[in-house]
Amino acid sequence: MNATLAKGLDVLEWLVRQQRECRLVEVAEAHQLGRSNAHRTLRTLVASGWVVQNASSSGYRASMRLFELGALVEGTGDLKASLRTHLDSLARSSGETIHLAVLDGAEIIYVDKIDSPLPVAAYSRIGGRAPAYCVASGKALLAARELDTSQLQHLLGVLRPHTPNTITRIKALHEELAQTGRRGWAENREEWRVGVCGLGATVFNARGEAVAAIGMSVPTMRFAKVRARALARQTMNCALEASKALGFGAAALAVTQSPSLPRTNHHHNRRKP
Amino acid sequence: MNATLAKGLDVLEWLVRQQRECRLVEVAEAHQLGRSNAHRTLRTLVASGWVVQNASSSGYRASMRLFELGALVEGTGDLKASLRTHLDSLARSSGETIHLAVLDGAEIIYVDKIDSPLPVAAYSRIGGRAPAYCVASGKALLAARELDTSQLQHLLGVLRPHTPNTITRIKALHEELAQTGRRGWAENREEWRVGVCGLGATVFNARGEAVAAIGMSVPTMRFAKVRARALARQTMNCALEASKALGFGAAALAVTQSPSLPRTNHHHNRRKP
DNA sequence: TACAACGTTCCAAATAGTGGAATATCAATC
DNA sequence: GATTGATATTCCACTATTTGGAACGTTGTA
Repeated sequence: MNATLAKGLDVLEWLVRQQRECRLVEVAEAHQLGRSNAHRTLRTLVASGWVVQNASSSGYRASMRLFELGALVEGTGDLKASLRTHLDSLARSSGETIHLAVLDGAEIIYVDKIDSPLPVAAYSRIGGRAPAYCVASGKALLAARELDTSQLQHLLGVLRPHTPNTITRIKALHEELAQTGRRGWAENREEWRVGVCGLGATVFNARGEAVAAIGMSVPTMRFAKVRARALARQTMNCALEASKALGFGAAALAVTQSPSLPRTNHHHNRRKP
Repeated sequence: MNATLAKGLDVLEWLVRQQRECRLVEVAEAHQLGRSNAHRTLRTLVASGWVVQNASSSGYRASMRLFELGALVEGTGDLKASLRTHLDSLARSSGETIHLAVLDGAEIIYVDKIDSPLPVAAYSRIGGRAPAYCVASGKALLAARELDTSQLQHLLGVLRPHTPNTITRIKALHEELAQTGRRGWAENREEWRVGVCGLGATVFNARGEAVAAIGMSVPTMRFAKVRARALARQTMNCALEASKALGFGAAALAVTQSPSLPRTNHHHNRRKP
């Protein structure tokens, strides 16, 4: 493996996460590098445009290139733009916090977010991550992949508990995902953060691929049975509308009588609309 | 300079811009690398989590890490979240396309966007770039830096014309920026794209730093003098409100009698509120 | 002015990267 | 199901590149 490259990438990531200008020595110490080594690495990052050096202070910080390229990553830029209006209307009709999330391995990443005007217990960030098996949007995305127990096990590894409610047995998770698939929406009852419940539904593109999930975070206080049911319906409808906007075929939607989700395997198995 | 690192970063960027899964040979050819060299580079990128390899097709594509880190870059994530509501209300009251932009060297990058429901001539993307001297949000950000003619010249280089209206003389640009500073908003009259005009105003944070600009894109058709004036006022007010939301001091805003913008030099010269 | 801390440049020693060839894997075709 | 062609991956001797110490510049401080 290419040590120089790996080291440079580490420095780059570290620099981004610092979220501030860093001096050469800091970088050198944080990565156990000699000063001249750190210097050369940073010079290369600057020359390639990934890092900028402040001319006056000679400190280094990550450039906007990360953001520029981040916006290009599949399932991010265009997706957001096309779904924003749908998220907006869901946010307005529900009054709760709405997320757009995509699956990245065993975790979801929040791609977009609309904060609730009401007080919320948990704080999430665009670009932030959460374990897929603990949150509603993650469950919706997992359900769409229709994995069997052993595939789930392989993908997720050990199901670490994050609250007393976290599902920790693969078997139980598998059943929950099956249910999620059947009814068309996913639920999270304080399985990730105490005091926060969630609802989620999958968004499909024109080729029937599960490209994202729409999630709603609701403080347990406001998650009474009747309201939860109504919010779930709203979330599911929103995802359906969003899927249509992406060209997900009317033919497939006509099967609304059977509420099961379209079958998809990550980005590669499709469903004919 | 560190050739291995530079090469790896090039491959990574190339891979992101492809926006699709790429085979090993493609990468090798595109970068004039031997297959084994390309292979090692890709393996390193995969091992560090910047690239994922599709297990079945063995093709490579950029991972979500770019997006994750992109959202962390200063002046991106938090900024967006805090200003979104302001952009929303401006979008609603004006009916036009609204941007949030930051300065990156001689260019601006669109950090956020709300599309107009009305037909627009130009299409822009979150993460997309435009020359700062050609667009209103860019002018607003440049004006806030209060550079003199030679500093401008040094920062921007030659002012290439993109339409018949593009400002190509540094002197003229300098005057326009001075005017922008005086009146508190910037204007673009088909200087970047024919048929598209724009308005922009700077957003300041609690430390008085010019962190972003709010821009509005308006088709020339709808940019009649009277309306343009009203939209400019709306844009400027929105930027002012947004600045307040970021903690920009009430004391500084009290100077509204003199409409000149606060003095700032990029991220490092401040103005006391 | 002198001092201390940091940033940058230089160079010989040593390590880590390179490319060709061998091998493995895969898909299509006969 | 064997054969072919194409691509992916592994291996290894050679060599170019990285490395770290030391010297030099620069900046800020007592």
